Amino acid sequence: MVFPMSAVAGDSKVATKQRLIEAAEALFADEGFDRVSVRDITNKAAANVAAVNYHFGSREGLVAVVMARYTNPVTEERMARLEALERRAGGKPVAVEEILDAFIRPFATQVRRSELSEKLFFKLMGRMFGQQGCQLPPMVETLFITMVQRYHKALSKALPGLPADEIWWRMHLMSGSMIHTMAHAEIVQRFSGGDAGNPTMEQLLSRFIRFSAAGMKEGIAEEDDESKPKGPQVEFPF
Amino acid sequence: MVFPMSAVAGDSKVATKQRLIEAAEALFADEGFDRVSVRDITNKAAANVAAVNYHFGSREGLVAVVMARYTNPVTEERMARLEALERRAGGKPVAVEEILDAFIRPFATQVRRSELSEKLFFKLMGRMFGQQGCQLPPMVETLFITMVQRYHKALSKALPGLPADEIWWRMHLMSGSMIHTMAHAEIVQRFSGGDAGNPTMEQLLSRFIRFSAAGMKEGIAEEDDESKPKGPQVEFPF
DNA sequence: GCCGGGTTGAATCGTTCGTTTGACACGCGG
DNA sequence: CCGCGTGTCAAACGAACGATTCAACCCGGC
Repeated sequence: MVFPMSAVAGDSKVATKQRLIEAAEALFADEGFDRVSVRDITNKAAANVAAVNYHFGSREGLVAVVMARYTNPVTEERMARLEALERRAGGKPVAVEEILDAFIRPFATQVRRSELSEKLFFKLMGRMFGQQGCQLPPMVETLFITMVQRYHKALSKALPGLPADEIWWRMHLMSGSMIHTMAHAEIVQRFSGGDAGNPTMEQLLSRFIRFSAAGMKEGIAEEDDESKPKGPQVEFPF
Repeated sequence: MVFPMSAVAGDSKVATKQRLIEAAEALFADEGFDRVSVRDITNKAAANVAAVNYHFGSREGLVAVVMARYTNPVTEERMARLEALERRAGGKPVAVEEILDAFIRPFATQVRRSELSEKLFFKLMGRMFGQQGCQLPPMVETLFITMVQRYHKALSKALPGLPADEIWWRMHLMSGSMIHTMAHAEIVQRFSGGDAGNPTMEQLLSRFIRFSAAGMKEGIAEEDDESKPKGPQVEFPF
């Protein structure tokens, strides 16, 4: 209102469209996609109610933009990191820990490019996968599926002898760990009464990778031992 | 409309309250707690719009009832199973696999008492923890926390040397696997293109237990080996 | 037979939802 | 100076929301 749109050199007044996206991200993150109204968003963005429909066509359009904004970079970085690992390994299988690191680390790198706080970023990402029942926008979903299938192939190579379906389900279990941990980290504090400490991001990634890699490799003979008669064989003859 | 309320011996016309709960469960399960309106519920239950407020005070009241209906039995069965294991073990630590079995199996047993289909039951349970940000009704939450802390103690004993915070986070990772797997099992099919098969409930439980137990025991020396120099030590000096 | 508590029904409350409208302000090229 | 495209704004749209009202209903006990 004070400055005309392009009078100032750069953008002292951030474009309404941008402000809407950022307000929506923050609100979606800590309230959920369903609980936030268009008016909530425009109020936080100090914009008019009509702005959402003007810039994004509809509320759904804004949701799709918010979803694609960080998901696609994460998906692409995941693919790039996996390709780098495979190139470095030649034809040999990549270590499971490295695959999982390539899978989760993009979250840590992309969060630094976001205007959202770390906590909100993770909650947003977690909500996208956990809440909506994975009804991602088509453009996001197709890229995502490509990425997931490449990781399946890499893990199949890294875990010889494991049938394809077993790997799919272990990937699912692993994804669940990641999503839940990121999106609902605060409930650990609530349940533990503060005994869970305040791990740094790197410690969290490390914990996830160790936990999930062990789960992934379950039943795979290590290079140093043979069959493992461990656990209560009686009750779990898997 | 045809039969008066108690004219028939049993209950050929199920009470409205019951029908409302069951309709709400089904709708909440596959749409999410937020997306279902009171009118959706009363339509499915063939009841009047006012019925929800009459029987449950408000929409929130119905949500709380639905949440408590299966959560509390699951929580209590978890505690009972853990206590049985500990009684059987005397003072000795219980095997991790058995603890995890006690933790997840109540879902399988309680689902048989529900009128919901297996798939909907799991989605409902998953939504309760994953979607709402764990804003459980107080009565549900306090019991739940007690249960969780008993499992923490049991796992501490079963995994000697692991610090308390490490166990808390591994429990969190494990819970994430469980919740995500149960609530979004269909996305495995979508991502794998059908390569993930159609595992039975028992196969799913078994997969979860093996995966999570391996993750839980990560870094714990097995009875047969000593230090484990595995994985890419360079990049993951945990 | 009828009274009264428990339950249902249709109608409606005020509010909020996502979306649309039409007027208005602005900078730019003619 | 004018017309035009781009944004913004207050106002209002119809629909759907959760909740409430009040009359009607049913059945068991008096």
